[in-house]
Amino acid sequence: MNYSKQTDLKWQKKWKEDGLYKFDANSKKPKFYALEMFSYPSGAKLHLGHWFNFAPADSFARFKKMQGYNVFHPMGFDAFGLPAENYAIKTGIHPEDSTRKNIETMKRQLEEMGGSYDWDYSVETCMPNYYKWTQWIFTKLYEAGLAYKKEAPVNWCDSCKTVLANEQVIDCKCERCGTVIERRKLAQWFFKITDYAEELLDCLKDLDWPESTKKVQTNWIGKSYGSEAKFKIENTDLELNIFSTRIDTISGVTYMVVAPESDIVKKITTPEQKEKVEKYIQNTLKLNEIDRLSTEREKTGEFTGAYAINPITGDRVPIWIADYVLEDYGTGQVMAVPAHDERDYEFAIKYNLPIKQVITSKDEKEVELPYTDYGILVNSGKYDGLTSEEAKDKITEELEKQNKGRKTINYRLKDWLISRQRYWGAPIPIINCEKCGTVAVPEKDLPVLLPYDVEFRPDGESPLKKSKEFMECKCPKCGGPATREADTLDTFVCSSWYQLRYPDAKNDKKAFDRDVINKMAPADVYVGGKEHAAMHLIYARFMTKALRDLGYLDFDEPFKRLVHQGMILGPDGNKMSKSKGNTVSPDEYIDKYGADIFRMYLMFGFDYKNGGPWDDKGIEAMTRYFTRIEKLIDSISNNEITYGEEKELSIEEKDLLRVKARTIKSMTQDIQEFQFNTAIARHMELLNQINEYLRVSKNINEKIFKQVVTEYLVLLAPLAPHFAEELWKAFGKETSIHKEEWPKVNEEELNGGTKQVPIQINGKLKDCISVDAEASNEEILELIKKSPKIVEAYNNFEIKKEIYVPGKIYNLVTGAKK
RNA sequence: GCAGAUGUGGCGGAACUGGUAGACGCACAGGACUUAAAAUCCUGCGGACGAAUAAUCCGUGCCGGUUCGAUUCCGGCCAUCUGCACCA
Repeated sequence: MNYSKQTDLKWQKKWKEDGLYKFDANSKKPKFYALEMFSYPSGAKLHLGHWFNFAPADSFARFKKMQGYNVFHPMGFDAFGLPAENYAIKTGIHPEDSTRKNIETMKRQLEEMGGSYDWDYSVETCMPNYYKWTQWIFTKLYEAGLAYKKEAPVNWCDSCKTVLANEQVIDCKCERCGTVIERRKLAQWFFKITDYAEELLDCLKDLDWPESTKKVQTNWIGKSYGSEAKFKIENTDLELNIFSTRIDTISGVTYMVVAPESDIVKKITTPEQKEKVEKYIQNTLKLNEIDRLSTEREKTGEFTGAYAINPITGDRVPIWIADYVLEDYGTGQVMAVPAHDERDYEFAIKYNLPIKQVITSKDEKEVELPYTDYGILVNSGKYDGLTSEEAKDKITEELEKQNKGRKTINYRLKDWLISRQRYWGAPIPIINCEKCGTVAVPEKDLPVLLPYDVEFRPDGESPLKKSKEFMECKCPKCGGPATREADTLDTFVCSSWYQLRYPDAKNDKKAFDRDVINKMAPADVYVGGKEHAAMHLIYARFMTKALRDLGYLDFDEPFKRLVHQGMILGPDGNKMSKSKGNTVSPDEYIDKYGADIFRMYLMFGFDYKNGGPWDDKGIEAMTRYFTRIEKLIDSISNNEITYGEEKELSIEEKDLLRVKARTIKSMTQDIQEFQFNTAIARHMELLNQINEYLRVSKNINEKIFKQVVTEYLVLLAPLAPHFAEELWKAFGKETSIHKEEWPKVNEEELNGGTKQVPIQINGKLKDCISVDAEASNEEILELIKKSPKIVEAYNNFEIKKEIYVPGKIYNLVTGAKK
């Protein structure tokens, strides 16, 4: 075989010289923004997962280009983040140095893959010309009240003396030393993503995204309808404000529970209970996350000594604290109805609290407690006899009338915590001035540069705090002495807007030009792993909406269509990981077989959306396929084929053209759906048909034959770009195959030749006849009736029914034997 | 526990809106070519019973239903995987 890695290199050089993949922003063709989740240069090289993600996605972009779109296909690097910093802590190599080096390597490898990227539009999030604008966006959100600071619990590793990001916490343990983490409270910056909860939920329905991912986001946002109710606290002016989705059970409240961290606890605890309550709170804080979150664990709590008054019944009920109530969901305060809630029931049993049934089943049978279904109200005074649904409305109305409650909606979505007590990220552009308070760094002073020389070994403080040079500054408002914010931004902030930067990547006046982005965005297709369903994909949606509301762009969603590639597992069926020793490197395969064989094998051997365990057996088969293609082209260029006279189309030619037309049709649909495996199968079928034609036809029609081979090669171009280019040249073509148009289906050809019509008796296949595809339905039926099986059936059996789907299938239903 | 996805030959995987189950390929077997091997080409290849390229029966996780006809639709299970998980 002639194809090899050398072929790849030759064409890569040529394409670069010719600027084949340069994006023309002024093109009149319709734009198509093909986007892949940019890569994270944590490892030194592209791994198999990158290849599986990027190579087929690149084929898709090429396909779109051939279809006549002005394809914008950029690539960049999500370059800030913990892995580089951890690597630095381990090896002493500065994150900037290792990241720069990794990016260079990966870029080169992406070129070796044959990626049709235009690197003039690349972004690297760790570069000042990018993070300047990340910081600028932060200041805009801050001015708009969408960024704020508050005390929040963080993950604390007491052994490393540092705060950990959620990603660094594995099974509630520090990823580095394995110590179980604690929760501590620190002042943290947040983005107010909850302001957009409703819109984020609502817009999902219009997105061309996998339903499962929409579902993940729906659950993540977690909208629930319910009511708030105020319970007055006895002998004080204070109230407990609870949220409940089951306000119909309010008459069954026998105690109240407040999250131990709540500020109100200190105010209501009676002197007698103070010691116990404080001890409980201390224990809760010390309690590690494993135990706190475990549903297995027995519930614990403590009585505060205070009592609350039920606004509906007037009942006086004790107020407890318990860690099964979470501070940051709802109001952090709940009404406990042990008869109709499993958690409350368990708690009531343990602490010997009363249980009062107020709901019974709709068929009025005895029910076992806790009974959590909807039903009919009992023991609820004037609400007795109502259904749960009716009672919810009535009770809420009553609360509203008394000004003690209202209908409300709750979301599980929490505000996005963006502070990281880490070095390798974009510094939060905030200055703390004693006089002026918190001041955003003005645009003219951006970027706030990340200093290079910083001790970033973890010892419990933000690394930037140790750089006096960085920390000390002047207040932009009053000019007085001030200090900088020492935390950096979560890398998800950097990656939440990169797709907006690409089309205007070199703009040094703005983050992006409004007209440019309105023209280019949203991305028409976005390809990446489904592990980002709840984080990155929600953050990017939020950022788009926030920037829209601030007037910087005019669309609502960043990604119109979303496709998730599957994951290639290790040969043992487990997720690839260095510790398991089951990783597979693409490099040796590329060297041995060339990028196109490897790309084609990845696309053919696996379902793109599912992935699967790695297995390289089929790669030789792909090599064989390449050899067969080369052989065909060689036989043409070496004039080994004897052509006949031009005549009217024979049945063989019609069959060849039909298969060709069908191949175009299927491949067009398949690639559009990212079903590369079947697209390649169809392509192979066409080669089989071409060879069949050469074998069978006595009079080879040169024009038809060469036409089919030409289209056959063009169909290969997006899938094996270097190889197809090489063959194209061998076929005698001067220009690049990548400038060709994607072939169109000729309907006439599609319906030519012969076709098969299956014949069934009682739903079971008995025969199959081959008919001229242009035959009329009557003619076909006549042939069917002559089929020996049918003749036999007519002779021997009573005929009950005859079903004929014209030209498609025939089914005879027989009765008793004659 | 809740939600979602998946389940088809020895293997990877096909099958449009219900219409020839197993496309395409791997592996395997037989044959051709060769002194031989490799490569290549041809043929076969779900299972059962057959000498059979004869006929019949079974077969898409399991049980049942709708239909002339079900991998596809409906009801009920089972298994695996992935999210979320004391969310009031």
